[in-house]
Amino acid sequence: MRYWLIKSEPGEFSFDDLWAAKGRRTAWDGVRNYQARNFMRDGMRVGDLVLFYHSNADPTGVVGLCEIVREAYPDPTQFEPGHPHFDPASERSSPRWMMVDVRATERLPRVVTLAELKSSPRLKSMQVVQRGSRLSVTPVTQAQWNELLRLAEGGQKGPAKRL
DNA sequence: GCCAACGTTGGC
DNA sequence: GCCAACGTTGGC
Repeated sequence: MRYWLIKSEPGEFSFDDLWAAKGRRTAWDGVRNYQARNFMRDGMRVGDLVLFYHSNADPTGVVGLCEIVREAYPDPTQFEPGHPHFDPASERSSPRWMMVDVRATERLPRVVTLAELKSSPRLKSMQVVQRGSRLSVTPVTQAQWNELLRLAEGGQKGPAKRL
């Protein structure tokens, strides 16, 4: 089982939007970066757990938890002329862009902000925190996952309670 | 294959 | 709104 972080601008698609979606799930379409695609295609498996991060937000940070409910399959928006994510160079016989389905499982008791991630010795190594990092899909270690939940629950010492 | 130009991301 | 960082494109 692996852990991941996915980014979204709440003005485009927020955790609330996902929470309100049918089945609290959605297809994670629109990823147009090869490294992020490879993480989705080659790394993500059903049951993997995911942090949902708001970028370009106030506050910016991790707001909720999701799980992968469907593994990578072609993103149909790449074939739709006029769609913002249309890719004229992608062919149906060999789709360039993939997406997974995610389902929201928990809303965190509070937002764990980017500032907190940066100031936490155990979280400042997270890929999303690195200077210049623009990847919208990044792996998270189990230690980072555990620490983030512990912070979200109020920062008490001790093992994270089961969310 | 190099690299300048360009577009995008995203924190601030 | 600014701009640093990064990825992609395309001329050569």
